[in-house]
Amino acid sequence: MHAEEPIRPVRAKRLPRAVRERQILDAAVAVFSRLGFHAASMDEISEVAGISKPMLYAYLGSKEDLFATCIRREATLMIEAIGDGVRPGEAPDVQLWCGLRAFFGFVGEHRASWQVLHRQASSQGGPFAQELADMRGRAISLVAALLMHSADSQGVGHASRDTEGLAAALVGAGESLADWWLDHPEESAAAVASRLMNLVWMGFGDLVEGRVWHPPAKG
Amino acid sequence: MHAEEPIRPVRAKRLPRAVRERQILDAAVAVFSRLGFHAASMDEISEVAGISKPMLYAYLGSKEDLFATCIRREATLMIEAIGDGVRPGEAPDVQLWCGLRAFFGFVGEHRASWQVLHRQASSQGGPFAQELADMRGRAISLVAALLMHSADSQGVGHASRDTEGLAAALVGAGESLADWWLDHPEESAAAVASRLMNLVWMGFGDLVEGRVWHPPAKG
Amino acid sequence: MHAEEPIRPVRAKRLPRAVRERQILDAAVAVFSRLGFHAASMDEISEVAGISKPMLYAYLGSKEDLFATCIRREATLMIEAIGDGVRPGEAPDVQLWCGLRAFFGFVGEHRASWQVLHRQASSQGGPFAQELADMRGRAISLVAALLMHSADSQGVGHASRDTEGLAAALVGAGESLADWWLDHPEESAAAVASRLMNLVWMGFGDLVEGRVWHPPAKG
Amino acid sequence: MHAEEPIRPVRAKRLPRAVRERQILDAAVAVFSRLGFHAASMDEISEVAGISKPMLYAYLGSKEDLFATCIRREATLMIEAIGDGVRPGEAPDVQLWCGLRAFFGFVGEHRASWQVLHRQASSQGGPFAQELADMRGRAISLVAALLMHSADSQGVGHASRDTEGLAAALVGAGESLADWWLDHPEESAAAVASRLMNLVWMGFGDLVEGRVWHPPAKG
DNA sequence: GATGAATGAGTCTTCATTCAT
DNA sequence: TATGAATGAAGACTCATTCAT
Repeated sequence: MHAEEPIRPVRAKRLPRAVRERQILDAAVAVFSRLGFHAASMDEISEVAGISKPMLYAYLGSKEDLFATCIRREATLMIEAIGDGVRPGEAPDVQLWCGLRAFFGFVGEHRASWQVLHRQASSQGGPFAQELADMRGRAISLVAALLMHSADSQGVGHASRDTEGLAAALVGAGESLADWWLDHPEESAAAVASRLMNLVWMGFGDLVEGRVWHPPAKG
Repeated sequence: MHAEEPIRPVRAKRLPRAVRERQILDAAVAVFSRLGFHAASMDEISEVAGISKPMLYAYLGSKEDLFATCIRREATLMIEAIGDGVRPGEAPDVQLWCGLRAFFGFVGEHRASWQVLHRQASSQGGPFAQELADMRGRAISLVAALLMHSADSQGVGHASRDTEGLAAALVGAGESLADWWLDHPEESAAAVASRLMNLVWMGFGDLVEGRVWHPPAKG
Repeated sequence: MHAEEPIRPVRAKRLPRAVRERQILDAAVAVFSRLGFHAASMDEISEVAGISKPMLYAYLGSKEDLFATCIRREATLMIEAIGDGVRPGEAPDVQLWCGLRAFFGFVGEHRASWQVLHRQASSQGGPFAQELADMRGRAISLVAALLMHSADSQGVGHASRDTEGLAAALVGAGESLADWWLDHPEESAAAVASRLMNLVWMGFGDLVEGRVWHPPAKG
Repeated sequence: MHAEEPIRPVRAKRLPRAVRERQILDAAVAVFSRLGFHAASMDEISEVAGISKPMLYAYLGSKEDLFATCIRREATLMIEAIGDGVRPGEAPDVQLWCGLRAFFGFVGEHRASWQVLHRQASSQGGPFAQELADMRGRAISLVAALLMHSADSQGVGHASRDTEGLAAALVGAGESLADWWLDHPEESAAAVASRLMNLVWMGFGDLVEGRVWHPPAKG
């Protein structure tokens, strides 16, 4: 653990607290995103961060604290990125598209952040799981509001429940597409966003306008 | 869910191997789905299964082996359930709908199975993650084939890459909707499947027919 | 830790649970009495007991649990020893003497037990400290009752508060004398008990009969 | 208790060494008496003292050094207090009484000091334990000398050994009574001292004059 | 075949102690 | 002088895994 890789963070001694904290959080996000909460060890995190474990604990508390801090930081980053991308005054479809574009942009640029957030969102257990579920719920509600707004503006009244289901589907589609995109990164974030818009927005438009798909008569 | 009514672990001694194995796997799926891979302990699994740990190891090998076996069994069940629901000769949309209906039906009836498969599919690390990713990849390819087939039959040539992305989105949408549905179980599996069809198939149809959504001129 | 002392408890494998438990408790009492609660380490205890730490935890729970169990066992032993020595029907002085004799007898035969009980009774902190304090309190009350009974039988009415203070003094005298005796073990338990009786009982008799000591006029 | 009103750790920089040291020792005594040696942490002590840890170490050395210094200071204080109370020329009983009165007076006014001395005196381990034991031994010898002197002056020759045992008992009685008194502080120090005198001195007088208590003939 | 008993290895966490500024 | 920053070493506790009966 010593002589084996003297290359990494030069064990730069005596950094100011804020810098060290960022350093540690970066390392923690990297390790958590690679291994998940349980499999990640404080030993490895401290090693990657280039500090000793006592510092890790002094700065960021227990493993759970550290993880929560990571998640909060990454979530904030992502929310800000999306918030920055959205144009509040525009039509719902444009807003959604901007949001998606910003989302894919963020995912493309912060793989590790996205993975910590997404991988752990599923993995139940721990107090953060709930927090992440809540966050996801808020995203779904936001999208649902956009859909609703769009439908309303076309004079159609859907039950909100319906809309939430659709929003959940859309969010899931976005997540899944994001993962897929990371493995097939041929397109730009904007292109992927467009793709999802085409799949979903058009279908939603059809729905709103009453063009629906029907299962075959005899099921 | 089937994990919850095994042969009632009466500590019945000297059961035939196959029965014992099923008993153990049922217990393991229950525990894994409740706690996730890492947090689940062999102690708890053996206790829930009503056997001693040495037997657990004798029958199903290491924890990783056991988990892999669980996943394979549940995946097979799910694949079979979907395969049984699909009607090969039908039109692509009907096939897709049947598949979705079968999928939601399975999820509704086998919560634990679904959770082991889905929750852990993300949580990377371990060798099984790859297996699950592969499985998911196959599902995506299958859906992509359906989409392709449908497009072809309408005389349109899309790059397969495009179609795979859409398929990934669709699969993700299905997963997400499934999770959402488990928390809001007001509708039947068929209804949820219809919902997703409406969202996606119509949009796909538009796409195929050239009605596309365009981002606003100045991005 | 392996090759360094292959002599101790022959690592006798596969002992029945009850035996192991006693073995462990004996070791724990030895270590706790030598080092005190905090300085004792579970590592050392398990080593002295000739088992691995997991067994230690499996059998006796956490360090606090283990310590509590030790204390309870030793306290029970001591209480039983004293209870066996006392003759309920006799005169108060005889009862007290019997009790003291039994007490010193126990201390002489179970040095470690006595040290765990006494050393830790003072050392505050932990939940057991309270328990031990209570136990000591009961001993004091018991002695106070004897004194009271004796005084009553001589027709003298003292405030109970007074008597409790005397009893506390007597108990402390006993403890201190016990420690001193362990370092100067020339006499028998009975002789030491007699010594304490002589010091205390006679004085108490004087007190009861009104022969009191007065501080010099001008303090 | 003096530990509770130090120069109010205003983080006043550049204090003369002696003042700083007193400040630190006050804090250390407070913490040690509250938590015991092991549970006390240098972090907490330095915080209570209002200085940084490096200063703590610079001024008073290791934790053990610090503890030893605490004990020595408190012991010295107590010895001085008792020495000041005693009147060398007086009769043995008066001397003893003065000593006891001074002792209880000290305990009443310096709870923390007394607790560090007494609580830790038992908890063996560490080099200070020996020191404390020695100190206690000196107290016992002192008392023994007084008893002896008194006996001599009445023309009775007891083995010193005997007297030392009695002295040990007396000292223990004093300690125990002190603890009890701290929990039932209804009387003045002088009154408690009188109480102990009455219990012990009278008994000792009887002893000296040959009135002894005899165990019952049989058993 | 079945299990109570056993453990090596590892995890999180803290503490006394010391540089480098 | 005074301290924020840093760490080696250890301690409590758990888990996957395997004998010996």
